[in-house]
Amino acid sequence: MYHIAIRRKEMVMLNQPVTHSVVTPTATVLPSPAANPFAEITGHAGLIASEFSYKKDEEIYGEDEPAEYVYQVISGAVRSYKLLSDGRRQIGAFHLPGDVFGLEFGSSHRLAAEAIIDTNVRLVKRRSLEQAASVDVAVARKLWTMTAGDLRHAEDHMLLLGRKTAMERVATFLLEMDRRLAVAGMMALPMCRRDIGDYLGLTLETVSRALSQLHSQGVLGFSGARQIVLRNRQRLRSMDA
Amino acid sequence: MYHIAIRRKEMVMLNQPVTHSVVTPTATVLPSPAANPFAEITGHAGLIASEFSYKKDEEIYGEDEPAEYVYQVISGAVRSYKLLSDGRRQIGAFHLPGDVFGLEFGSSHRLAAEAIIDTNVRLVKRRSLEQAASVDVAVARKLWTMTAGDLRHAEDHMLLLGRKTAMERVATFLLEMDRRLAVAGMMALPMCRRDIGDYLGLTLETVSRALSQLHSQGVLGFSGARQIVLRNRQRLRSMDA
DNA sequence: CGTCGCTTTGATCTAAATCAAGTTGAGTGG
DNA sequence: CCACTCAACTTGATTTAGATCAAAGCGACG
Repeated sequence: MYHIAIRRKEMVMLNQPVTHSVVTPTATVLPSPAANPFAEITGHAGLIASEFSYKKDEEIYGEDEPAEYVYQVISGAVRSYKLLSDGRRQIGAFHLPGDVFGLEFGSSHRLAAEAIIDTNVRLVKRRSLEQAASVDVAVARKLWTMTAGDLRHAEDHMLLLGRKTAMERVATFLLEMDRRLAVAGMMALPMCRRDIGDYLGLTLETVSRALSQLHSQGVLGFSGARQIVLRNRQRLRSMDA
Repeated sequence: MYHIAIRRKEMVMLNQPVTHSVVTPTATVLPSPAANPFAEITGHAGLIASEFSYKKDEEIYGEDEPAEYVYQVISGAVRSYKLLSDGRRQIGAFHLPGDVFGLEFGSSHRLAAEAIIDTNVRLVKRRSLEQAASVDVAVARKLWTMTAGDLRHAEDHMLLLGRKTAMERVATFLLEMDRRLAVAGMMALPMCRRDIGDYLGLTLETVSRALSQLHSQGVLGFSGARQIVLRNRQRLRSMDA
């Protein structure tokens, strides 16, 4: 899987033409170019960006695999995670359209990444970014910015994982997703209950029970298990600890 | 407390002379200058570094407080943490001699910091670091390196907090402390059981029970509750998940 | 319109939390 | 130098939040 993915990626890199075509249900398009860190960097340093597609559940890179590329989600969704030897999984982050992921300071990826649904990404060679950063302080600063953003998220998530109750975790998750992917007050979650559980350090059953409880309290509404509308954000904020 | 600390710090900044004198029990001195990121930066960019002392349990800065300085532990130990409104605490990291802490990309501290024991720190103005980074790519790169190091730690810690058992967490903690502060095969922990629990997402009782169990299994030895010698690192590694 | 993966819901179990005493030992003052 | 004190630590008893085990629903897709 890993080798196949890499090989295909390099083919795309060699002969520039690009593959993306699929538009998935939950796929939203990139935000405005102003908010696009890749555009900022490529514009500044003239880097070559390619595009690539991954099917649902396809591996993008593995943990400890050499970090050859940096990615940006164009459409779809990605999970970054670590595994223990017996299969226990901790998802560190979900990457949604516009998000950059796979940026490493060192030479290898610290977490694995998989497409949650069919996903299109833009990618640039890590080496070329490093090169650009070594001559252009603005690029170097941008790389630092992105790593610092990831760190801030991880710090917040440590508090959640170490000290929040199940209901608080789910409330935090809903507010995060509402902020990041709600359109017209509704969010279309790309991930299943197991993914949510592995992100929140819970089981899928506990996630489901918390959502059911919030539903019965009128805090949220469903149209299908993954289409959620928040009916009382203030109430949810008071629950997120 | 905050205002007093800041005021005292600024006095030191104005009239260069320095205060450090206390040498605490567990205090070890800085590693070799080569491994000293502050020296690397100050040497490169001619920044002014001052020194300062904090008593046991003294606040160094609060969560969301403006990030005016970046710190390096000279001797002693520091805890960085977040609190929930009801007092639940998650310690994100322990900072030991040589470690840099309090480096933020944004304008404020994301976690609070307190001295665990009497502690001496070196500090530089954040603004002057930023300034140096804007003209010198090597400094910019160093700042990125340090943030990336913090991120790596946080990613590992999310896995621990979300998915490891109590015994696995304690085993991981012991191996981390062994690596970072063991001298002659023995470690002198600066922090109490509650701090360890708040770092590992456990209660102090659970930490104590895990340590007792490891003791009774001969995996570690005590000379006083905070002086620990690992007698079977391999066994511990097999327990850390 | 049937099937299979995802989700919900229920019953039971358990790891860790909480509650509750003791014990220890480092630091203090006599 | 010793003894006293108090915070830190250990250990035991009990509770509980969330995990695990188990069965139905449901709904999207072929």
